[in-house]
Amino acid sequence: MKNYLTTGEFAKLCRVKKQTLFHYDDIEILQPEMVGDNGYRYYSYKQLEQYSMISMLKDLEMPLAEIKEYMDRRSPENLIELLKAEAVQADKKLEEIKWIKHYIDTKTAITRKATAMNYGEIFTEECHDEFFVATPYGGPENDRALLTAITDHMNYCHEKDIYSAYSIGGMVETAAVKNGEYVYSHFFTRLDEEGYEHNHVKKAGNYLACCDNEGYHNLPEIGRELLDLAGKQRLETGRYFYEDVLIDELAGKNDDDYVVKLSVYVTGL
Amino acid sequence: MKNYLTTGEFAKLCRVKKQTLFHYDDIEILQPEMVGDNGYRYYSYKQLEQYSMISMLKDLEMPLAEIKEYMDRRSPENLIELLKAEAVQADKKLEEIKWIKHYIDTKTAITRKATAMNYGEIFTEECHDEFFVATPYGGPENDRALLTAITDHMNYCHEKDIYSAYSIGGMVETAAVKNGEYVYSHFFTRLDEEGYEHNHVKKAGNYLACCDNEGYHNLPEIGRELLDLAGKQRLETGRYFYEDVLIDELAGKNDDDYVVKLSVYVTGL
DNA sequence: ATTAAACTATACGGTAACCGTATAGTCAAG
DNA sequence: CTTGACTATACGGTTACCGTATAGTTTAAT
Repeated sequence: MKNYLTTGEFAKLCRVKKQTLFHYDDIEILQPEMVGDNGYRYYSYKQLEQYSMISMLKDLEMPLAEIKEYMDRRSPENLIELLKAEAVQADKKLEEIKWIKHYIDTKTAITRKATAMNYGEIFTEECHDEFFVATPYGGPENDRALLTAITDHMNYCHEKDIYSAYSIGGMVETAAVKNGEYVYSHFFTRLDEEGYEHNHVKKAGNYLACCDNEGYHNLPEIGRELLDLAGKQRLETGRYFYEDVLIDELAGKNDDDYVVKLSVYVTGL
Repeated sequence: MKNYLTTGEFAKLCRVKKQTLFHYDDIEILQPEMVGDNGYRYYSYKQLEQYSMISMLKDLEMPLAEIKEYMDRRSPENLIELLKAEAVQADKKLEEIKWIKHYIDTKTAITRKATAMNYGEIFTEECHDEFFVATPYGGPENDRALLTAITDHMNYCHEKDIYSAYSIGGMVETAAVKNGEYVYSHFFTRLDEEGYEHNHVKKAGNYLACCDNEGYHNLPEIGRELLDLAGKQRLETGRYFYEDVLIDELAGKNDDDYVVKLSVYVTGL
């Protein structure tokens, strides 16, 4: 027996708890090569390979029952087949994590920017082209209809595998703001990169913008203020106002932390 | 209440089971914005952001209890701090998956190659430089001592964060093989790429090799056969024989599937 | 107006993959 | 031959849910 490892020794080699090995023995996915008369388990160091494989498959979300299935019918051919399938899983997972990483970076940038704002103060900013998936809204101005439109938009994006780190936004026609009717003409999802799916481009250039941290009720007023200023400065405005939520329930429980930005394209500066 | 989603609707939006939302309500990490007199839960579509965040943090292995901790004290500042920590986690995970991907690819290649072999047949192969972390072995030829040496080697690699898709291998001095003493002089781990950590280079060139699928007991004999052939063909041999396990318990339960390769550098072809 | 389908709720038990602890037996060193 | 470090089994607990049963509610159709 001198050429085997005890459970504790093998556990140390695997960097795992003894309990886990007991468990794997119980469910028969990784059993000691030998069991002594005293009931002691004896593992070969070669079994580390098996443990590593199990650990790897677990990382790729394979349930132990399925791992056992493979272990029961393992062969070079089946190994190759298994690895082929797992390579696909690994790629999927890789994309997932890359997306999370991107989400984190973008969200951090948005939040950083939003906290550095002076709320209620109008400012101009130069923007690059931004690509939107926008769904038009022409329905009635009641809560239910708006909600349905927004969830439809979300489901549409989900179906097309369109994800964004930006919150869903709204567009209001400049003409409507002018008339004191702050009603949404579109809802949009901002794409992180130029893709094929966009159907609206928020064009590059100067924007007149203002952030508010008191929810939505000030927006019609802010919209008019932006128009006023544009008028005074003899600036032409774009067709739409863009409403963006910069900070929402993710970053604050109280409404004070809620930050919304309203912006409109201007030219003639 | 027309402006809220029921549990089922919200669950559909999140692409998750209602049960999960019940659970999140119970443990207070994601609670509906409103609860009706009938006990019905009403969620805002904005809460999808919260759900996405939770799902993301879960993917990065954060326990729900910890997620709740954040949710209880969320603020723009804390969000930035959290995201900073999670970016590190995401990078770690990314490296992990990349490694798994690499392991899968390498293992597949090794297994493919091994199954295409004619066992017992001597062949030559041209190799590139290969970089080893080798630990010398000069101890007694008993099981326990060998085992200790191998596990020491493994632990050494683990400590230095050296991982390889190749199984641990052994080196035997050519002089020893000549004398009929098949004793290990080193154990080695093959690095996947040239790194800083290697202390032995298996040099590029032609190797005389033979694969066997009957375990280890034929290896001394095979070693001599390789030397014989080299002698007949007036080839000079390198200092070490390299013993590689190509197929082990990972790919087969019965010893028939166990494939070991023995190779030695030759020059003068 | 009523009824059936489709939803909602709570409650309780079960699952996977362990972890911790208690109790008892085993082994190796001094 | 004892002591300390190990081993074993057993059993309960944990996390993050899932399934199902039972009961109440809403909605759409007759």
